[in-house]
Amino acid sequence: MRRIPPGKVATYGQVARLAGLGGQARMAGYALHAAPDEIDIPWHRVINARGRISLPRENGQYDLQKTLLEAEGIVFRNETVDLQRYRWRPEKQ
DNA sequence: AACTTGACTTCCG
DNA sequence: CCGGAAGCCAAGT
Repeated sequence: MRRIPPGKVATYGQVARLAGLGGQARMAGYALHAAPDEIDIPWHRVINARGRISLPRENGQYDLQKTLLEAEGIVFRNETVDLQRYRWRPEKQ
């Protein structure tokens, strides 16, 4: 996840594949949920396959991630990110 | 040891 | 494009 550049996003499934988890997307999410908040990785650049944030709107969790992404220049259209445009392509890095 | 849960994904209507 | 069902697997009950 640390390789995801600012202004780009990756899906849980994508991260899971790169981690050798064979596309077990839930494990990527589970890892982040279990990890401490002060973790040294850009967790906010990971979203779901539909281009939306997978956190509950309650307790400001959702808004925090959305704000962090917008601060990097990512634009939300109707609570959704345009993956065609913002998805990170590891190969081209 | 069986059952439930979940920062998910894909397929179908 | 959206919601529901099925598939997935580690952790917690």
